[in-house]
Amino acid sequence: MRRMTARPANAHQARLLRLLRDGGPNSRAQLGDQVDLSRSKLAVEIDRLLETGLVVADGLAASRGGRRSHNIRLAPNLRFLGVDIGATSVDVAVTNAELEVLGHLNQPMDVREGPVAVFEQVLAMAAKLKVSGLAEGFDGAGIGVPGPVRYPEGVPVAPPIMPGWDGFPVREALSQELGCPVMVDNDVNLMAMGEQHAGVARSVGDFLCVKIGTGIGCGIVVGGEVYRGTTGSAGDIGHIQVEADGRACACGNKGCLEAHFSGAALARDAEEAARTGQSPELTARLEAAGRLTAADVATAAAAGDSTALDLIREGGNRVGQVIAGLVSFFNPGLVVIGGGVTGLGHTLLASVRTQVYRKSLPLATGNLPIVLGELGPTAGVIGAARLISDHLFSPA
Amino acid sequence: MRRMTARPANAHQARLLRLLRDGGPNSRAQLGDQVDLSRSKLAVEIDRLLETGLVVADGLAASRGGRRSHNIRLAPNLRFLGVDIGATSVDVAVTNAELEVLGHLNQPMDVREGPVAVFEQVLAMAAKLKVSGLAEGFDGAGIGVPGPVRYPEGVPVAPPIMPGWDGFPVREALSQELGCPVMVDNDVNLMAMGEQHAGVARSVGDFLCVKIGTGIGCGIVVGGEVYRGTTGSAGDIGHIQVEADGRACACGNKGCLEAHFSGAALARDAEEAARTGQSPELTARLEAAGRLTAADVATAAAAGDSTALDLIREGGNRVGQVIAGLVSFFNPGLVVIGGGVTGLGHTLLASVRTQVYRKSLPLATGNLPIVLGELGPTAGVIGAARLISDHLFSPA
DNA sequence: CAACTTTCTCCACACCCAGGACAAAGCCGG
DNA sequence: CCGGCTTTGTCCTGGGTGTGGAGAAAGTTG
Repeated sequence: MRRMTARPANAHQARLLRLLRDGGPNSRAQLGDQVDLSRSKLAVEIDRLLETGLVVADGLAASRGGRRSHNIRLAPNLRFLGVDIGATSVDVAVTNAELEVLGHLNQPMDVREGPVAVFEQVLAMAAKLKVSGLAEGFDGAGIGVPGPVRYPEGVPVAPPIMPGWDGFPVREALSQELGCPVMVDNDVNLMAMGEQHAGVARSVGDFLCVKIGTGIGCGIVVGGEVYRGTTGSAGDIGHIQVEADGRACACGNKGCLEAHFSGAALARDAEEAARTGQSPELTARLEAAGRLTAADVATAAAAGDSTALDLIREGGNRVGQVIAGLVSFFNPGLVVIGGGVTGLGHTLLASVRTQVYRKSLPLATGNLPIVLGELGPTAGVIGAARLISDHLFSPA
Repeated sequence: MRRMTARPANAHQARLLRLLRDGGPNSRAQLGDQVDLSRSKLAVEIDRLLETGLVVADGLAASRGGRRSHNIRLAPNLRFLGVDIGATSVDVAVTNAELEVLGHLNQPMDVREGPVAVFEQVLAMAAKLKVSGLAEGFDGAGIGVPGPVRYPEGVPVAPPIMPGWDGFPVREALSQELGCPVMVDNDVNLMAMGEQHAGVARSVGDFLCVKIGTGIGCGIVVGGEVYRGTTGSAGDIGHIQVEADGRACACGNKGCLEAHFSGAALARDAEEAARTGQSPELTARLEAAGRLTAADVATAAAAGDSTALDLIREGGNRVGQVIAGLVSFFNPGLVVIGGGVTGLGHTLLASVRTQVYRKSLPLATGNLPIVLGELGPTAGVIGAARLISDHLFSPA
């Protein structure tokens, strides 16, 4: 079938499309309440949108005490593809225009295999979602990669954990393959956008989203918009020094946050503890599986293993220390913590909170919630869908 | 005489006023090149601005190969008052509409004397500038205070070093006294705006401006706009921890940046060094003056005193360590260092640079200039003038 | 079933603004 | 000094945009 070709012709139409995306189906009258346009003008713009096929009529709305209004919704056949490439796995999801996830696949995969192999996998997963009847084609795709991206062009730049991706034209290539518009961003930024759209960060203008996975990154949202920095590397907090003469890090420095706490560091510490016999729980798991991951630490902690709990607490203190500094500097309205280690849950959260509330000034922490992300692995793909929808729902 | 009452009626007029403010007198044709409006429309808007008296005709421009164009400039009698209240002194300046400083006064003064006493002083200084013939009245005033401000209302909130100012309606009160519009902001933000307007940060969209005076603060500029945070305390980096179990700070914590390096800390360290006889140079100065300031350390260092140099280097390392973290996080296009300690000059700058370039990732530091502010004490007052002019040169 | 409310459409009018025609002013080469 | 050429400024027309009112359509409430 033919996919979406139209784009909003002006800012009003773009505004309306975003309202429908974020608020779901809506009556014409309700839309009118939100946009501050005359009824005549509003009718004209909606009619034009109906003509383009981007929105469709959808029956009558409930009465608000008088004549019933006609409902309007985004075209139900619109489909976005959200791709979240992590260090060790890939998530691919299909959403409708309201960014509801209709289907979601996850597959282990090492980014270091390079863009070609990864793309093959992604395309196979997208095809699988297609044949399962969820989509007949894609109107746009968003994709997140675990490293800095030169944003407008959609090209990774000097990504530390993605050898072979440097300068690879991700946007261009994927757009070719899928035959639809594509936008590329850092995976952490997408997580932030996801939580902003459908998670804990709704209605917060300025917030930080700390993602602790294989590495550590931080999405920065200023005035509702993701801030990417001058060269696209903003939020790269994994290599902030937390210990004067600490552990050696892959980046060449010593004492980096990532070297002391992250999914990878936690796994190493756990294996170490298991080998030296500090924790029977972990030792047993190591013998069973041959190696340990952050998830093993989480289950051990849930079972009350004190070594595991200590590891988490110490890590939380480290991250909390850095976040405390960022809170003083950035004065956000919310801090979201997510990523693979969300399983560590409230033990982690508690020590982060302790550090932040103790080490930042009262004015900045006074009304500052520090919470876990509520979308888990879907945050990234929803954020990816939102990335491309923001792009498509803006005046051409 | 009657002061400016008119305000730009629309975004086009606001745009033109700002172009004239930032670019000085300009021909109609040159303005046309910059605004992308039809000649007819441009002529209409300029005529309206001429009617309001905000701009005036100013003779003929040089020919660009054809008919000579008419010059336009902002009304030469417009006057802004820039006020920069520091912890230990007050700066007051008058500027024209192009934000050129026409007169500048500086007076030692302790903010802790409270808003009433300080205002008396400020008004006296403003009156002095007035009678010297520089202004017949003020069309607007910007004022910076050394603490967090709830921005839209212009009210200090919980300022640590300004007891008695908490909740004082600075904007309202000063507006009453001066009879003109007033805007209030943090002094660090004003310094950033000053350097952006007339200093080293021209044409940089995202940058940080670290001000090291009695305390330490950081102005954050995102996309050309000052970022103030959720509660107006963004940039408050003085209490970021730099040493795990470091010096006790007035805020109640240990190891804060400000406790280890700032104008106040440096003076204490210098006095300590003088008393223990580590530096004959400093000892002599202490005996002569009874106490030491950062300026004494600067002159001692300039004279080659190794103790003074060590103090500066150590301080630079501390600040550099924090800035390195901020650079990783924020990925700015420029870092400006200013404030009272600018006198420490290149010794300080060198150690800051060393730390940042060593501890931040290459992608973020690759093309990152770290420079001293070039406006010195006028940065604050120019920033203050710009604050109010931004306000007045925006659509009503 | 009548009065009131809400929603939607239609239409007249004002305003905005681009772009062309044209006049004014200045440059340059002969 | 004169005639083309360029640049600048003004005037005018026509299309597009958006407001607000009138009134019809559709429902609700008592």
